[in-house]
Amino acid sequence: MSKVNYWLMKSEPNSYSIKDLKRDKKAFWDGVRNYQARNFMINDMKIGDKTLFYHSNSKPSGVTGLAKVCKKAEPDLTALDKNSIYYDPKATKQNPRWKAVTVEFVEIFDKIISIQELRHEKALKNMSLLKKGQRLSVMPITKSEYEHIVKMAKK
DNA sequence: GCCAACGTTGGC
DNA sequence: GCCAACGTTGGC
Repeated sequence: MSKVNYWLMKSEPNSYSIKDLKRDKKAFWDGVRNYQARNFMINDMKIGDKTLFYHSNSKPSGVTGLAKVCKKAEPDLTALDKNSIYYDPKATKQNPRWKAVTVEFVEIFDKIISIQELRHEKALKNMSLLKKGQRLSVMPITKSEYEHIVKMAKK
């Protein structure tokens, strides 16, 4: 068993929230249309990897719970669907262009750890989430960042 | 709703 | 392969 990787995955709660994931138990992480984020999912995410669930464009934005990867990346067929908001005219059946992992609900925090609180933590000051201009919707984090945020949630 | 930052597209 | 124009993200 190789080492667990740690991630942060963003979602806008009005499109898919941690509560939706709790209800659904599992979710195919479709709709990612950024190559860097996609490549993390294809190349680096493995079953059992742990991820923070982050609400973006929210009040407040922040980490709201935990999930884990339960299925490796598979073609994201919403790219082929003309009626989907994720439709990509360059995607084909032979080359769907986009792939996504499936994540499984782990827990929902009692409180949201807001981005302001994250910014206040010295231990997190190198976190890529907090860097200026950072827009990736799927990004790697370190084990210690992950554990630090989990600890904040349990306080 | 604004807008800075960044990614993508496409003409050349 | 450059780069201007355009689109998107996401905090504020």
